[in-house]
Amino acid sequence: MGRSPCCDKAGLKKGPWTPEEDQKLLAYIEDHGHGSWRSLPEKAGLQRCGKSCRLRWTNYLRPDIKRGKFTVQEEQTIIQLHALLGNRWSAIATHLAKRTDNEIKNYWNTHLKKRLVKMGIDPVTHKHKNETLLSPTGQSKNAATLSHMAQWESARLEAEARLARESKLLHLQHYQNNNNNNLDKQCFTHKTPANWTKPNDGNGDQQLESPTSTVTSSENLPLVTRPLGMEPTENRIKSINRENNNESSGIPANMVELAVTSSTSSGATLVKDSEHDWMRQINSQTEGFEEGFTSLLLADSIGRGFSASVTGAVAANGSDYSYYEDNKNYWNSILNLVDSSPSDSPTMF
DNA sequence: AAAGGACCCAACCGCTATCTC
DNA sequence: TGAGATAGCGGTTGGGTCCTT
Repeated sequence: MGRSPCCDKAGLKKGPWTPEEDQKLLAYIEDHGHGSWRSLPEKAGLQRCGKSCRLRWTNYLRPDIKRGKFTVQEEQTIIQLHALLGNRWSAIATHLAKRTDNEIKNYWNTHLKKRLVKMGIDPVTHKHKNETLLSPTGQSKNAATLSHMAQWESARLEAEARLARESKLLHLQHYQNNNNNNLDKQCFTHKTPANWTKPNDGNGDQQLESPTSTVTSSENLPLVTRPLGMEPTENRIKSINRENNNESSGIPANMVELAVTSSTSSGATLVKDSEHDWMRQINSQTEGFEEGFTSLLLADSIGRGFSASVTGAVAANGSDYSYYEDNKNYWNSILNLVDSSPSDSPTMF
C-alpha cells in the first residue's frame, strides 16, 4: 500500500481555487469526465494535484451540491445519525441529499456540537454529562435495539457500496460492449445535461445530478446500482441479508426490504421516502426516538435563542425553557438509549 | 474607526481500503 | 501474490469574515 505523493511535487499550486481554475476544471469534466484524477490536472491545464482537483469537485463544484443554510430537518437527521454512526460523515451524508460529508462535518463541528455542549450533552456519546450510568430499567433493551439498528445501518451502507462497485463494473462492461469509446469515459458515462449550470451561482436548490455519481449520495445510487434493469427482488434482499450476516440477527424483514429499496429504486423521491421510513422504523422501535430526541434541538434550532444548559442555566426565553423542562426527563431517557459511543460499538464499527 | 478575538469553512494532510498490474 | 497507484475518508488548519469592545 503505497502512499500517493500527491501535492508535495514542486510546482503544484495549493490553497484557494481561483474562478479561472474552477472554470477549467468544470469545463474539462463536462467534456471528458474526470477519468483518472491523477492525470486530470495536466489534461485540464491545471497546476494542481489530482487530489486537490477531486476535492474541489466533490466538495464544491459538483452540480448536485446543495449549499446554504441547513434546514431543521437536515439538522435533525445529522444529530440522529451522529448518535447512531458517530463521526462517519460519509455515511451520514448518504442520508442528506446534496450535502457533502465535508459540509456536514463542518456544520457539526461549528454548530451542532456546540449546541449540544451548551445543553450539557456530550457530543461524542450524546449522553448528558451528569449521566454516567445507564438506567437499570428497561432501557437496556432499547439501547440494544438502537445499537442493533446502527449495526444494520453500517452493514447496509457497506452493501450499498459493494453493490455500487459491482454494478459499476457491470456498467462498464455493458458500456464497453456497446460502445467503442475509450476507458477515460468509464467514470462519466452519461453526458452533462443541457441545462447543467455552474454551481454556486446563488441557486441553492439545483436539482441536477452530478455526472460523476458516487456512493456518497443515496440519490445517486440508483444510477450505479441498477444499471441493467435489475429490480430489488426477494432473492436480492435475501442475498444482501445473508451477505451481511443478518439472517438471524432479528432485523425486521420489512426493514431489509426498505434498505434494499432505498439503494436500488430509481427516483429520488422514493429513496428519500424510504430513508425517512427507515428512520421512522428506528424511531418507532426506540419508542419515540425522533420526537423526543430531536424536538428539543428543533426548538432550539427554531428559537436560536435557546441557550440553557441541562444543569438549569438561564434560557434566552421562558417558553423555550419550560419546553425544555417539560422534555428534560424524556430527553435524558433518550440519551440513555444511545449508550454506546461509536468507538465501543460492537464489531461492525 | 480600529484592534483583536471568535467564528466559519474551504482546503489540506495523512491514513486506510481497494484496485490494478 | 505483492507492491504500487488511486480513491475515499476523517481530522485539522489557515485565512477570510464577522462581531465585540
